Amino acid sequence: MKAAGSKILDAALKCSRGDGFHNTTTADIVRESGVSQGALYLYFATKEDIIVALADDRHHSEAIINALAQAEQDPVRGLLSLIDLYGAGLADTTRLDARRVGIQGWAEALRSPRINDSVIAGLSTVRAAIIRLIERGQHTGQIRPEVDAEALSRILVATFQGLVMQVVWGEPVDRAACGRVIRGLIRAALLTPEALDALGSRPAPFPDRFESRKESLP
Amino acid sequence: MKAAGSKILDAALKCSRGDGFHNTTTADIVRESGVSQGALYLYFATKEDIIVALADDRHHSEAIINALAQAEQDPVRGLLSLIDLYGAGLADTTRLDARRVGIQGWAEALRSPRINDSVIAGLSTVRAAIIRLIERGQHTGQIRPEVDAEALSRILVATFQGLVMQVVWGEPVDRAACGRVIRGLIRAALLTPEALDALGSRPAPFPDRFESRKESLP
DNA sequence: TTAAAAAGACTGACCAGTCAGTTTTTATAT
DNA sequence: ATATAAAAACTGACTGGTCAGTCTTTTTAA
Repeated sequence: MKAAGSKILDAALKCSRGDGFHNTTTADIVRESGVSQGALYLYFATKEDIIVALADDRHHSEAIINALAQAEQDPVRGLLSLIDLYGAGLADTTRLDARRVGIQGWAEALRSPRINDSVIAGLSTVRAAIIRLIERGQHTGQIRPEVDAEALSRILVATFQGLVMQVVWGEPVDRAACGRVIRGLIRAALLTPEALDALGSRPAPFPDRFESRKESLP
Repeated sequence: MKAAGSKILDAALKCSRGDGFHNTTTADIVRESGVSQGALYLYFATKEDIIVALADDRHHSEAIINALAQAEQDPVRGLLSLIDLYGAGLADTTRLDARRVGIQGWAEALRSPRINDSVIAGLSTVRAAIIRLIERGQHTGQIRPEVDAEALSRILVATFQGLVMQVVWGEPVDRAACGRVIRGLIRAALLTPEALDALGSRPAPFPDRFESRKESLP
């Protein structure tokens, strides 16, 4: 038996996925979850609270953080595998609903301070991990010292945010090609010549190593 | 005297900026616009039509396109000035409202095919211009031929989409630093050695040429 | 004089949240 | 074990307020 709280959130997610938070009624959630109208308010004080819980970005980013923590080896490989992680995430159609709702959360963050907080918190955690990688890379001499870690972390996160939107909008994003370009950008612009040599890919700025998973573009 | 149609849209923008489309009532729009409840429905058949008109991304991107069309000189300079354009746009607090509403439109595009169409149309127009620049640059030998123009256009647009969100969320984005990083990425990774020489910036991969406008970060 | 434009009071549908009552679970006593 | 009491969890019909959209009346323009 599933906990009622998460049954409600699952149902809310399923409903919001299609029509958005605001076109989803508590009646919809009741129907979808099997929980009664009254019970809804045993777990959440208001519908807004359900939205806040749904939009909480912290959980979404936890997966990335955890995976990154595992890969705490070579910082440069860590950065490159981050791109793989996100690339794989873009391909994972099973998480499409969560991503749709996540984007709605990004818009809701404009009006709800609570949602804003959770979005910023999720963002910051991921960025902190990226910054740590970059700075370690600079310490080991693999990443050029003049690179602004803070700015680069924002740019990387921003790029993935935008790509997620494009994918979810149904655009025919060629993930493999995008991954190749991003890797190319990082390698050519951020790595020191020594680090490039170590990767053994000096001559080809756009190595063909990103495609890995089977594709099924619409 | 202003046309009633745009008075309505202006008012709707002003109301939606704060609380979002869905927490804005027709009564709010009536109050803000000075147009009567009945007159609203002379210009828009439904409230949804007002939202669709507000969220129309095509207008937003027109400014960029026009500015780019002007700068139809050297493709590489065009690309770099595109970054300036967006950077300046990020700084322009007067367009903050429109940007807030634009982000809401990105979320609405998930449920409304009409909004999806207009968002994709705006995206495609900008991307087409970028792709044209890149391909011209490849033709003139300034941009490496192995660069995937389509993918790069998506990445550039995605980056700006993400940065716009971060700014509007109130994050302390250092635009100057971000501009420097993006320029650095483009120069180091995309340009041919000859083009780099022509720019006269071979030794410094991160030239300090982005800061231009007076800053006022929160 | 007439047609079009605008006004604004009105309404019916809808929906978040409530509450009085019911069932289930837990605790205690026999 | 079984009975009983008390508490907790749950139910679903109900409601009061809200709001998109309408409709009759009034104003303006031709």
